[in-house]
Amino acid sequence: MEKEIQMEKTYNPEFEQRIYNFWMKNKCFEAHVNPDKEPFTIMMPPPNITGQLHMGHALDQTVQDILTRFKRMSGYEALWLPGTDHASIATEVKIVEKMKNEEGVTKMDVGRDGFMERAWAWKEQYGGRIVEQLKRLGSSCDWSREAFTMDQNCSNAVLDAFVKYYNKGLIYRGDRIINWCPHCKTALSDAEVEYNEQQSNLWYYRYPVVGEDDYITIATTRPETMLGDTAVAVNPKDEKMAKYIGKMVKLPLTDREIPVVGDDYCEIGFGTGAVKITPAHDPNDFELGLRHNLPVIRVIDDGGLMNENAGAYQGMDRLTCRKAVVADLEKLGLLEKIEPYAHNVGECYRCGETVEAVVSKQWFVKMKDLAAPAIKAVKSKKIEFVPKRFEKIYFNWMENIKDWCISRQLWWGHRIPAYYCDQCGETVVAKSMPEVCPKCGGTHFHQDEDVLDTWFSSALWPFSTLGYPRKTKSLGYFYPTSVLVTGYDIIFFWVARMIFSGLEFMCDVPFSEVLIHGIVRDSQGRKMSKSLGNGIDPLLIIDKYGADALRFSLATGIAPGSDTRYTDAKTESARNFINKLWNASRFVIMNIGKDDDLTFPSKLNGADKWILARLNDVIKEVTINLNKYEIGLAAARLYDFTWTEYCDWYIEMSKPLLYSKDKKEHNHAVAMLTYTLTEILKLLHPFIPYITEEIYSKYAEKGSILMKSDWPSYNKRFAFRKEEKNFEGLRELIVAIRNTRAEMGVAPSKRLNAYVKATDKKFMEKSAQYLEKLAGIGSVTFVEDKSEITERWTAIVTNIAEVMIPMGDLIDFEKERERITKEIAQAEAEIKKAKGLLSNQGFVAKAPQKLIDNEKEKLLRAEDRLQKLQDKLQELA
RNA sequence: GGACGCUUAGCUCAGUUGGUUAGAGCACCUGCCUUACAAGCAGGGGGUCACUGGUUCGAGUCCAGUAGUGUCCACCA
Repeated sequence: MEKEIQMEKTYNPEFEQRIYNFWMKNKCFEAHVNPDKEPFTIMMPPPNITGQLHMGHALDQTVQDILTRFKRMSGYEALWLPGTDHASIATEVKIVEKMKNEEGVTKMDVGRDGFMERAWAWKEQYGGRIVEQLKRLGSSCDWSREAFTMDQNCSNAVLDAFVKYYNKGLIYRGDRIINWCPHCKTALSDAEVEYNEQQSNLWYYRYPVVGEDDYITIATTRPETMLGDTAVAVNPKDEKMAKYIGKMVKLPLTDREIPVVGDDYCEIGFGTGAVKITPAHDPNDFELGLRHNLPVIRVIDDGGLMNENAGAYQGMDRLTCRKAVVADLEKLGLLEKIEPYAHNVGECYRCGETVEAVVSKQWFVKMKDLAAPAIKAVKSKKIEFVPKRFEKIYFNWMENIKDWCISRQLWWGHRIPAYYCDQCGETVVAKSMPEVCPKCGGTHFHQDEDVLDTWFSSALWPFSTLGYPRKTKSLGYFYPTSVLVTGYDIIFFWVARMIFSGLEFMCDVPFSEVLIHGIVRDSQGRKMSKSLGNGIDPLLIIDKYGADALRFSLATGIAPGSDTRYTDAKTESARNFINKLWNASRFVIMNIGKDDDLTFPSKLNGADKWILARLNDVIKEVTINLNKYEIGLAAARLYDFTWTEYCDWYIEMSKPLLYSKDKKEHNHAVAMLTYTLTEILKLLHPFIPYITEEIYSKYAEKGSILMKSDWPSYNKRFAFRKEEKNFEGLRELIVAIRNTRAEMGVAPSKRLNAYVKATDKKFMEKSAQYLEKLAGIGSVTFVEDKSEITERWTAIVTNIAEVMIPMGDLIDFEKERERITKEIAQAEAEIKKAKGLLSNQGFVAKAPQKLIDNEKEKLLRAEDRLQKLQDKLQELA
């Protein structure tokens, strides 16, 4: 090794940016259509590129990046499709407001007006740090490049999809009750409405029956809508109320008379037995209105104010009107009573304004025919959710789905490609403005003012990003994609819609697996939100601890689908682990001599065989777990192996050889340490890419671990079961000696002399050096029989050996007796349990043989140990 | 109202088809600046796995019920 290696004593993540640039320069993240490799396509939810990365995104990114790197190293052509589309960017109000203010734009078709380009150009100014943040997190995706190309494709796909849906009769325009946000002045889909409990009242008041001295009492939570009532409904089977059917009642505060209709919708025995019907402002009432041919009278306008149909109340805000209506009813003596009432009120998920149900002309996607194949795809396991329980949520939604309202009255978004003939009003749906009206021959058209729901374009993401509607090579190669990674909060918005869109336009599922992870909460378990102000900027964490530390802390201890809390303590622990890896690597690298040959040694010693056997198991388990998307388990296993087995034991055990004056021995140790370290670095690379890359580049001739390395594989040659077992015994012995020393209060610097009686003498002779190095033993004398020892002694008993320590070296006899008595109790308990199991006929008859043998062996060992301990106690007495 | 989770050490959480003495991090106690690492090393204490019952040779793990808690969906005026 020629290069001068310098490593700081403490890990410092400042090299991260340099490593990132190296990856970009060498195009490490590019995926190509490659017939020799199997594609593995990963999708991610759309982060808002002009906004800030939050912990949820950081988790998304980390999970996906781990999978991408793992798959790349495993020989796949791994591509990930980042969902940065106009949909997400359009939600960034700052950008669109800038356009409004500085350019005077009032209508923006984001697919065609260069919206994306300008948004990207402005992202720096407007705090849009997301790309910077994603880069710093180590995201293996060229964001700036992807976003531009995808923007183009996305627009084409949207037009194509809309026209195809329409031609198949799957899109229609019509009057329906929709959720309306008076603040945003737009329609909302059902999924965009959040319900929260509010304290309100239930108002009871009377509708006088026309021509009779009678009245019907109704109850409502929204008195102001009575101005739009067009009927009162009672149940025809209700004996008390049925008599009113066909009669008219006077609608107070108006000059209208409205009919009483009979309908099952009104539940017998519930409330007053009669329901006011307001078809324009309640979905159930609207349906009922259709059944009874009732007129639809809107009384609330788009801004939440009472309109001209509200008579004297016109112009009032709907809540002011509510008070006025109640007061006026009271004046007329029609108000019966007011009861406090808690009920759920729909709120706009974006602005929080109370949502009004209003009837309006909107565009819809007919869901019934689209949902059926989408349900089938999951039932038939063409798509699988991980964890599986989320399939139920999906089915529940899909099976009860209503038509999807896709028009929005926002002024930015994809404009609906519907054109109306100025002459005859004919509707033409086409990718571009038609020249001639097919009905009247007119040549002037105007385009529908509405734009599409942002999720309409997002639903096309799996193929629009790959070039659809063109039949590109990428589309053929990468579609269907392999796995979608997202949080459970987005199943309805996005996942479900991608599934039916993919089936409709590509005739195939968009992905075969949906990996659902939880959301990141704050340290108190609260959802991170802007209004609470408890969100944590990942960039601050990265500044403090480094990106690898953040990634590792997000990846450790998470179970698929479960929420996780963010605490600095976790990140600190991850950082400490990285520091440990750094120092272990530093130690190994520092010891690589100029002429050392790092090729794998042809002859292995016991410790080598032990670590290789352990490493082998780790490789197997980590690979299996990553393939199962058990990222948390994989990370935890690597943490444990690296720290405990490699650092605490193997490195320590290799020191005698490493410091040996025999050059060959030193070289052997260095080669083995390096080999194991390299395997560890490869396994850890997906989790902590920066530091592994940095360390690797310090000693490996060819630089990049990401580019040059294959994922480690299980090697049968290294399944050294016997050595593994011996060394586990040795570790046990060393721990027992240390334990005794600590309990006896032996100073750490004090070397003890020891007599050793071994079960496997050959092995113990070779291992004496480890007792010296790791257990503070000064000199080891082997004995065949305890009688050979002339001093008084006490013993440390384990399965592979008894170690006799001369009493002169120990301090407290009484304590030693206590310790031995405790151990005897332990051994006795073990014997009792094993005997119990083995005398249990059921166990012996039904348990697997391996387990029975295990138990027998355990019993023998424990009995042997007990005997030795009892002897020892005798000695001490 | 419907569905789905969760309850394991003081705190935050792992625990993959049932099978050694139920694990980790943080916190705590004791002793160490041992020539990679004090962001460290060695040792230690701490758990009736919410409760009750069942299946089984064997249950933290499977089944049923109870209690507490959380999320999603629907929403009856």
